[in-house]
Amino acid sequence: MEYYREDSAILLAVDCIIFGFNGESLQVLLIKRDFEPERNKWSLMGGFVQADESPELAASRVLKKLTGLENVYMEQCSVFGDPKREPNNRVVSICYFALIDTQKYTHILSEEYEAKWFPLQDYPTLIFDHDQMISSAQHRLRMKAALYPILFELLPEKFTIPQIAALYEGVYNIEFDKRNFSRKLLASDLIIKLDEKDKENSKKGAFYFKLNTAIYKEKIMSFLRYLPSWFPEN
Amino acid sequence: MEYYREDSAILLAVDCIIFGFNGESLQVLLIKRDFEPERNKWSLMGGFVQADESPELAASRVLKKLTGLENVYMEQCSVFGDPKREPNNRVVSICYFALIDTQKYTHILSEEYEAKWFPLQDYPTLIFDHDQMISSAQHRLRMKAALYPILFELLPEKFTIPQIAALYEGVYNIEFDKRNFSRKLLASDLIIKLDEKDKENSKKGAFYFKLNTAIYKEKIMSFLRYLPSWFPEN
DNA sequence: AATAATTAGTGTCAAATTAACATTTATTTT
DNA sequence: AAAATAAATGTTAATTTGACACTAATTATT
Repeated sequence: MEYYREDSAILLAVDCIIFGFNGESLQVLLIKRDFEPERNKWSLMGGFVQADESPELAASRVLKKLTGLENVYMEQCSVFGDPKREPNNRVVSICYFALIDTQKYTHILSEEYEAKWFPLQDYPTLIFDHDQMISSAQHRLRMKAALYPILFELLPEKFTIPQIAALYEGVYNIEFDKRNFSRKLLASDLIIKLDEKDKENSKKGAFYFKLNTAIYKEKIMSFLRYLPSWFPEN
Repeated sequence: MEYYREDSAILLAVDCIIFGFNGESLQVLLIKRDFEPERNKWSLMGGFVQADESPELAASRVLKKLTGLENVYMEQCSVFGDPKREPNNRVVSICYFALIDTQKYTHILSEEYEAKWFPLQDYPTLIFDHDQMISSAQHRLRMKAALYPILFELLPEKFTIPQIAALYEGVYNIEFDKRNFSRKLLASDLIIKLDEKDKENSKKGAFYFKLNTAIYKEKIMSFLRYLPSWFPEN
């Protein structure tokens, strides 16, 4: 059958860009490879797509293998498929980004892998095109977060306004006026004030909030207003 | 080598969602398959990724084969890889959407394929998961166009304001106040007024504009304001 | 015990932007 | 010459933004 000729001996893989937020800065989870090629170098967590599984499933499997976590927010981002991207084989990799709250999950990091959180501003050189993968995922995250309130996926159940502000500042690498930010955020009705205060991070203490899930699910384009309109991307 | 075992006999394909705008409505270019399986049914134009080419290149090749066009705006969108998405083989397909001006290119449609523009509101049932591919590409187009002025890629060199308005209305499937739209558009400095008028579509005639390419390249997030903030997506 | 230091949270206001609506203009058809 | 049509410009009140100042709650310092 001419149409289905076996002209592409291509291996299909997935790589996970795992973003985390520790209350202060945006992080990315990397592993130290314990196999060849490129043994002992830092890389993204990845794996091959099996014959009977979808790429989504493969990505979830890989994520679970590393972190033990399931039902994590994951989203497909770009595919890297340059014929020369890996030296020995033709591997096309589909990237997924995942959003998780680092604080909650530090303890169940797999012992099978040497894994470590690195600040997104300062992580080691990675193998192959994994640096590009992170850049591309970050770009995608920025785009998505400008339209949808997905960054709340990075926060714990209870969070403070200064934390959200730090998160947005980390994602977009800008600073903005906390007073105006807080006003807009509250006006959105996306968050609900709790009685409790977080006394860890400041003398005065900041009130905890929780997500208003009903509004969270309906909010979309209108959320774009959380970014200043002069936001200087490139 | 354990790591690179041949566990995935997966074929890798690309499919192109080719969006066009004829001055009135948003269209998508489909072909009638002349090969099995699913001969004579409508589908997206696609093809397999060759051993020595990147997915991007494969998509460009496929697009050129159908339309004769090169240097078209193309963007990767989602990957479809369900193990059962094609009945006979395990094919994972990377989708690309392309933006072209239908009017300019109707005449060089390949004679090798039976290809036809269909309104995005009303196209025939497609093979496999190609309907989902279109939906997903449309979603992506909306998201991208809310942040970046890419829709100008669908317009000819010279275009009128009523045309741009129709284009945005088509993409988001809403109507908005042309007076306010036009004011915002002009305020953006994205378009430059020409002396000439388009007399085809109205008695009075509408002035032609051309793109201000310098501003086009720098405009990004700020363009988000071209959508009403109450925009009701889902 | 008083005071300084720190960060959270609320308040003010002028300027810019939006949304809703009205009018004028250029041209063709009747 | 008048009517019809669609483009283009104008008006205005309400809302939102951006820039800034102040108050509040608590801990550390003297």
